[in-house]
Amino acid sequence: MTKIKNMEEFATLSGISRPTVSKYFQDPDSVRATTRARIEDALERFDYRPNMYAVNQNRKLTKNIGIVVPYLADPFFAEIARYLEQSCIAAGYRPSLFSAHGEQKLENEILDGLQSMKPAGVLLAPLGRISDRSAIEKFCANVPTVLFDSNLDGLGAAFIGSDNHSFVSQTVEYMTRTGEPPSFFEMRTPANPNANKRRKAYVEVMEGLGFEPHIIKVDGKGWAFEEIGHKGALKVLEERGLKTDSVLCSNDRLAIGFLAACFEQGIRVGRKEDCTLRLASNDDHPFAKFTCPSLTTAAHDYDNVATRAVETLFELIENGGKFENRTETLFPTRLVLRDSA
Amino acid sequence: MTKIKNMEEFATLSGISRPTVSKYFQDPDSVRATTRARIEDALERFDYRPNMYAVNQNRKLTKNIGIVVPYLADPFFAEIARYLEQSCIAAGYRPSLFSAHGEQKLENEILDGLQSMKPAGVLLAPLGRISDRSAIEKFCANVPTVLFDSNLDGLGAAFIGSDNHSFVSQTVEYMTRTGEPPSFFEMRTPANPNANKRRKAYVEVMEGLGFEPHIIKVDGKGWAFEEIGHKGALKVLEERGLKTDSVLCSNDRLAIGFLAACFEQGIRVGRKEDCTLRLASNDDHPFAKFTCPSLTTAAHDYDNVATRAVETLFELIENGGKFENRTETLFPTRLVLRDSA
DNA sequence: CTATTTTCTTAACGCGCGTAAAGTTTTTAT
DNA sequence: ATAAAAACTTTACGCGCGTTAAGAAAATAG
Repeated sequence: MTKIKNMEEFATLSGISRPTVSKYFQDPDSVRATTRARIEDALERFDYRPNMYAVNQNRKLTKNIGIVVPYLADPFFAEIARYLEQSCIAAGYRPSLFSAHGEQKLENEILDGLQSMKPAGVLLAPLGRISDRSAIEKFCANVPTVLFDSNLDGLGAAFIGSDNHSFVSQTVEYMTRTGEPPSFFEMRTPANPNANKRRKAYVEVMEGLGFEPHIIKVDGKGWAFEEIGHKGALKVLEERGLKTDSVLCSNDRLAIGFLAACFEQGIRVGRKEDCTLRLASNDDHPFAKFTCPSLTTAAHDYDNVATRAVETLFELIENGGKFENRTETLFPTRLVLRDSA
Repeated sequence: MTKIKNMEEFATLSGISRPTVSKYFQDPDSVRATTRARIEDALERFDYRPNMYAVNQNRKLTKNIGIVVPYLADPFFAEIARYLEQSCIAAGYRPSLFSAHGEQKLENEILDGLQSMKPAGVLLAPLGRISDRSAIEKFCANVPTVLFDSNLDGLGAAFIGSDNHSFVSQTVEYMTRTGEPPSFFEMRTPANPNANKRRKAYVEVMEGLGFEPHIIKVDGKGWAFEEIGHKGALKVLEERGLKTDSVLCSNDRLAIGFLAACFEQGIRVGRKEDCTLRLASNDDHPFAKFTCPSLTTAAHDYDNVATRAVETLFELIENGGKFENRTETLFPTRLVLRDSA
């Protein structure tokens, strides 16, 4: 196989003029079938691909899409990122994945770097409370951005996420229906805005059912939720701070820590006769199926959230990067009954 | 803040000529301090950044570095990717993270796309057994590549990883010293070459200690290790196929599934009096601390592996993309004693 | 203060491709 | 078959920056 320098050379070898070859690479269907065949034939013989830097230099809109998540070591984000990536690729875009690793500084740097990439659009799951709001606002002014997972009021052209009320109402109602109404277990200063919405939803649902809400806040910050849940639960269990025999964790990763604490303390969790505690949670984390006991939780509609986020971004791009009104789309969640409650 | 079109305009505004400004952006220390100050002053006033596409068009070597992992939903890879990313950034490079999501097709597509990015170098943790060897070989011929985590014989300019023998010898010796020698629990057809090396190491160590190795192979393929470990363990426990009271899992994710199965079957795992099974594993997965019971395992030296991999890649880049000899660097591992064994 | 070195400016070319205009060929419609 | 439409070729310019060569200015040495 000869090495091809540039499109000119490849065009000559394929017997087609360069402008037509250029057209082909932008949209293979934009050239006649016979022409396409000749180019693709040459492609097999010569292994040429356009220089992406030269290509993107002149284009107003690159085919790049940025995907930014707050914490990739959380398999939930890795999972949803996969969905997003694949949807972008299927639509002919080139996704680039970034993780802020829980740090504001990194989130800002990522957005900064993203700008010089001139992406067609960005799918952003912000850090939340610790995000630099003004930095994100600035970014969104320059780049078509759709927020997902964590909503920041007014930022981005649209938001797609899961309905936190749906999460909580399902778990609370289920626990109430089958036993005692749950206490709510969460971090004192949650990093994620969803946590606040879940707490509010919990209070609403409990009051709607005629029960008094009972919230347990544990110390700890950052993204080591399991550790925080573990330590917090140990403390609560030690101090006998549990006023109910059922607990709803704000999210699965806290619950994983909670379950570990229960196990260490010899507290049996579940709805069997010999159990003294029931624990449910929200998210349906990829590992929730393998906790001990397996975790009853409410599941994100990964598929719909991802699909809709990407669709929305494409609409936004086709619409020139602006929407008339900022929309917020919330998908209902699905109760997953397992052994912990 | 005025919007700046290009370097020419920015140069004029900063009062410095364009070639000098160009020099500054390639290496700020290559211009006189007073000049640097004037440029940086202008940078604060005007918010300009070079067009990365125009910049990279002419450069032989971009400042891009590709990081490719086989499965990002495994927090182990997310974690090591973070180390790698940060080391690259610290060295002034721009890392791009990709996950093959367990699929050969995707791995090939990633390498394909990476080529048109003309990266200075690539850090590649290949899928392993299901990698397309010839595709990777081709890629490595064109792009300076350092393999990490999973070794593919002869591919890439160097390999950096953890010493599988060190993993297994530590866990086996510990278990033997404090109880019965363990059986080895693994997938029948492991995706990862490390699995094979761990099995071999297990056999060697057991024979060296004068014990008969006992390997339990369970069905299942793909990257859903927890699920495979869970199902496999259930089957083994049902059939009473366990000939020892101690088991060493090939990796932590299998062990997580195994522990879940034990829990469901009411089998107490650990080294306490009332336990009937001891379970250890390898990797020190981020969640190993929160399993029930917490998992005794051998830990990768994340930090050293990541640091050395990046260092090696930089040497490779500075060396023009070729090494005289392909080196394989294996870091010893560290036994982490927890409750499961 | 002059000689030398360093750093800068000016001018100009090239990278690989997008894109537009004008003319030519092929396809489709009638 | 002929006219109209579609697709192509040729030519040429521009994108934003890297890079080089020649000359001017500034810093350093003695």
